[in-house]
Amino acid sequence: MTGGGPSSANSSQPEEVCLVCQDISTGYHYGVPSCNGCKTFFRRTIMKNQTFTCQFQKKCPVDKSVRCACRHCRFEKCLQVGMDRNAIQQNRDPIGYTKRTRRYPPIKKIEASEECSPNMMSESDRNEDNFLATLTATEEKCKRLRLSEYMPTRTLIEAVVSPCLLYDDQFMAEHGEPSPRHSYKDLRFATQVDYHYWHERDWFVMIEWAKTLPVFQALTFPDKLALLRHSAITYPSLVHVFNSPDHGLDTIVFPDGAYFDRTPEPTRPLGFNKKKYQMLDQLLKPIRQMSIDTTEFSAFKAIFFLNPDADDVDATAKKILSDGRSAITNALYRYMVKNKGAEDAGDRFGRLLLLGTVLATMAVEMKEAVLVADFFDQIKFSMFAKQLLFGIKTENA
Amino acid sequence: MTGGGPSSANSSQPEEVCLVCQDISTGYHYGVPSCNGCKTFFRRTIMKNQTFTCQFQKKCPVDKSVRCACRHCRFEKCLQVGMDRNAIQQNRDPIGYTKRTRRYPPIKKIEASEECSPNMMSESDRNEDNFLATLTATEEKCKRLRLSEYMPTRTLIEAVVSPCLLYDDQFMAEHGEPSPRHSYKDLRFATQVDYHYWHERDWFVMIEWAKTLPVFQALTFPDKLALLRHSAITYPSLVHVFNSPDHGLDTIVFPDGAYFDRTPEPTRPLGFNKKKYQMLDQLLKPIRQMSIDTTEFSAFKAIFFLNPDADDVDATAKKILSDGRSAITNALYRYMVKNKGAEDAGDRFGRLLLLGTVLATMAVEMKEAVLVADFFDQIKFSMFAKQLLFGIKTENA
DNA sequence: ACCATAGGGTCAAAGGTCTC
DNA sequence: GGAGACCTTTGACCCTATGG
Repeated sequence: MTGGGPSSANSSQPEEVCLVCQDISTGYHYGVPSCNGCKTFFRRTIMKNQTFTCQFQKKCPVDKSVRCACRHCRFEKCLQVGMDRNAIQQNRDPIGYTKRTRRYPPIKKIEASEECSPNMMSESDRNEDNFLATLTATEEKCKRLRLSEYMPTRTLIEAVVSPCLLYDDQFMAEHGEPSPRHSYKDLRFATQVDYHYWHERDWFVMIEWAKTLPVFQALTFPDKLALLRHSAITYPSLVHVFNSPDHGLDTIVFPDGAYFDRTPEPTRPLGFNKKKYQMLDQLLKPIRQMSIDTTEFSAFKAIFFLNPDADDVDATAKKILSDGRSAITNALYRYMVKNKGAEDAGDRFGRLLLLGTVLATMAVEMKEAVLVADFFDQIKFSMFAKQLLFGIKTENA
Repeated sequence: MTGGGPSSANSSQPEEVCLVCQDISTGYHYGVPSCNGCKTFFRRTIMKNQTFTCQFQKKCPVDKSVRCACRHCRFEKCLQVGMDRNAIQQNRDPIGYTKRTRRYPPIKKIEASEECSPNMMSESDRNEDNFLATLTATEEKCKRLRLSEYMPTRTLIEAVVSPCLLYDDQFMAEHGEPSPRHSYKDLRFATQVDYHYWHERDWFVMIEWAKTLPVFQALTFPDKLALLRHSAITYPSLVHVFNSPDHGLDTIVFPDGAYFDRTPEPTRPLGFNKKKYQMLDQLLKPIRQMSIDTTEFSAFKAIFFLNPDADDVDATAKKILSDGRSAITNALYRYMVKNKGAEDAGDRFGRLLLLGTVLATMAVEMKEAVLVADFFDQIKFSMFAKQLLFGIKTENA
């Protein structure tokens, strides 16, 4: 009962797509290379003798993505590409049909494990996605550590080489509780001391966070320092923006209620007000508007922390960083496709990555140690902070 | 529509409850055993692109009795148990009234209202993609103009307000031919004069190019100047990198055979060698390795030219720029999906956008007029260039 | 007598409809 | 205007008849 199609043996390409909708063809059906869907659609329509009405101008496009949108135009297209209604067998002798035997795996076992059918995803892809989950979990730990009372006194070297506190369960059990000092009832305008305090805390957390990254672990000590110094200004800014309670698009609030907004502060150095506006206009606003979630934030933070183009990074480290960054970028992209939809993922992904130019700009503008010192009004830094901002040797600064 | 669910009547237990609300499941929906309500809720939410806000702590319980209490938490639960938004399909052809007594007359009769084909691609999407084609065509014209002999003498103001030469067919016919001076047989090490020459040419082309962009046309004159100044360093660098004939990853060659490479030039100012390395390591290498095509390049150039975060850009212009940039980003993304495959598009798109951080860094580093002057060794600029680099008022510089 | 091809059937899981 | 019970449609996957 074959249809009459020329099943040309050579068949290279043209037979591989459905002439109706361009989906992958499953062979000739009713004389035309076509997909399962169009084949079944055509048969049903003929057999039920259905008639459809186009809601528009009978010119609707028909392709894989919209083939169900207009049945009239789909059926017309079927006829137009040559599907043969005479190939439909109105009454096939129902001899010997068996009930469909159940073949599928009877269970899916959602179980405590998780999702993800293990089909077309590569091993490395899965690793990347696991890594994203780990990043997110780490971010939650960072939030706890940030709000805690704990604040070590140590040199930058000690901080970098010491074991990571975030994965020290005993430490986190002891010190992971939010400090009562890090909550608020009323807002108060942030003073110099507040900026100083939260920068020191976030530098502390930044290093603990960095130490959890496998890519960071793979670097030499000088390269680690180069990265940390490169992110010394942008990391705390990002954290302040993302974790600020929502008091409007013009206000950034620290956990203890200290806040800043657009109020000009003329007694501050020039760069200070500019940076406030950058944080509000170029970071807070887009991040709020996009409703970035913790996973996206943690990936974003890592992507821009692992910057192969940071100053003083060694050539071999560049490669490691570039690959590591790429892995996270890919994982983030897949996460967005899965959770925000393939349609919106491109836009969202693009917007998020473009925020990187803001960070790069801030990083360069604040790069000069003299600017940093100026920005903080020459406030007394801890030894740790001095080493981070001005370099290890400057123990005397 | 793959089967997969066990419809076996006896079927033990776990499959029978909705993983979102524990109600009785009506089968797998969007990948998860779920009830009719949660299934419909998920679909509606996605299709209407709704966002909900939790009134409490985003920890609301979700079960059969309270599933409607907090839509935010219900939707989160849907995602959390693994409902797959990619399983949501496009709109289908309306099915007609089902046999519960009809209420309203069956007129739909949109009639010849207008175009409106139910394609999944929105009107704006198609416009975006046309725009990408236009951008690419413009880029080809820019290449011709760049290689031509023509070089006007005019002020920056005149350049910005004059009609665009690229779409002046008569002009392009007369002046669009490559100059013999812009070809080479042998390479020669670039001198200060060469840098100067090609920067002036590319600034000229940059402005003609900018004037073709609808988004640019929509800006006020001061905003136009702000954008041009912001890109004054990065635009020529990008063009030099992308159009350089391939003489290896360590060499950038101008059309007339002048080249530079890693050879240190100690007599140059400090920023000079650093910028050379940036161009080679951070732009040339990735751009070559990715084999960026002209369409991608032209979109990339536009995305980073239309920078809402450039200094001195007005607040209303920011919005225009942000929307315009987003449109190009989306078009670029769709282009990559279409031409490089959905699998690789994410990675490729990410890599390209991340190059923006390099541009941002270069832009800031060279921002200070004094640095620019230093970079070019105080060479004599044209009036045009002085105005571009140092501002309109500085006619006397 | 293969066995690849192309018919038809099945049903889980999409989407739409309509009442509350 | 949202929720969800109830409806139709879709199409991946199955089985089988046919003819080279």
